[in-house]
Amino acid sequence: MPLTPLHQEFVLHFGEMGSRWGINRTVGQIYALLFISSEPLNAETITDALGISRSNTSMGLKELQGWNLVRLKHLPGDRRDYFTTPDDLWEIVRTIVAERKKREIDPTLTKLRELELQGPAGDDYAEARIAELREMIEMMTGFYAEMERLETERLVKLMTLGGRIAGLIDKATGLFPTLTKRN
Amino acid sequence: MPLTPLHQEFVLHFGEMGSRWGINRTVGQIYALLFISSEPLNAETITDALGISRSNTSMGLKELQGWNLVRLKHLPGDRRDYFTTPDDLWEIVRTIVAERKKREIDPTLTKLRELELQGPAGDDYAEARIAELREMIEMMTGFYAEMERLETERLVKLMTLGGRIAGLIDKATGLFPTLTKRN
DNA sequence: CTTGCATTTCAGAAATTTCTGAAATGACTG
DNA sequence: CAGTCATTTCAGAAATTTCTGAAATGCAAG
Repeated sequence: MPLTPLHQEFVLHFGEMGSRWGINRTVGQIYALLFISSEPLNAETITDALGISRSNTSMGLKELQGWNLVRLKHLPGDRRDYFTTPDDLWEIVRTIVAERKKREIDPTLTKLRELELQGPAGDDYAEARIAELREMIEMMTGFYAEMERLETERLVKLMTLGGRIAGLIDKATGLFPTLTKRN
Repeated sequence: MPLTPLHQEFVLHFGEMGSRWGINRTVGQIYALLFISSEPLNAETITDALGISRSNTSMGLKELQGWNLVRLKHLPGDRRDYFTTPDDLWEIVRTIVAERKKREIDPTLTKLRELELQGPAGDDYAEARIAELREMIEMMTGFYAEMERLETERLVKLMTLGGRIAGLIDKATGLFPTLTKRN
């Protein structure tokens, strides 16, 4: 059956955004379709809904599984694979962030450490910049690791603290008089 | 002149990562080169160092300017354009996050709001999911806006709080008895 | 076994993105 | 205002990514 206009528009948008998100159009569309479908879908249904080839659907689902973004289900008496996205949006966000970190950050952190281990190369500026970049990434990934450990409820509280965050940081560190200029 | 092995390896890595970061190889390489160079570089120097065409350099620099990731400089008595990256890594991170939000998040938030404005489409599940997704993005972009306002010093303090974060959130919200299970 | 789906693989086709060389534009200088 | 140098534009070439149809694989049931 053809998609409703709402589904259609949602799916096409995710397809267009796909390339900016590091996935291709088809993968974006498949994900979007699963996301707004209340029931698990099988490959055949997806293929028909999106008007793509069966093999393309297979590859797209494989990619989404590589991202840990879909769950595989089975219906009794039906040996086809059915797919869904998790109900919990926070779980989805956690997965996306974890996967993007793994793909976009970790390899660079590894490379920077490698470069530093290779020892002085006679370019103080470049070496300092590399060290500084590594330290920044380590600080950010350390912070991320803390965020990842937080229960969703605490995460929500933190994210909705609003303007109270600055004061809280000051209170926690006790060193508020040092702060004067912005940024 | 050819790149030192350190520059070479750093530049090639950024080139390879480029596609995962939403830029192309050349743009990644140009950025990497500027990042580890102590002095501003002109297009000709970049072209030679990377072994690419002059026009490709021009396009790459243009793209980096579109991302606000490079600064244009001029040397006295030289009418060529010279480029650098900001010294301050925090400024760089802020820029990258702001630009990625603009490109990867904002269009979708806009689209979700559009879809909601179009009114009930007779698919409760899809509508609920879209609303939920919009709310999640709004919460996260609201939090981002708060983070963006913080001075770098406070940001560093927050990011290095480590395990104390959870207790801090509880103290700030006063409602700690509600938390029981993880995630 | 072998039949009947369901899924995956994969080589080539199609589409898209990136890159180049040449020409055009711009802008300062004498 | 002609000459020089720097940068940009752009059409086509090259490279890469995505997509398809056909064949291969897997697997459960008879």
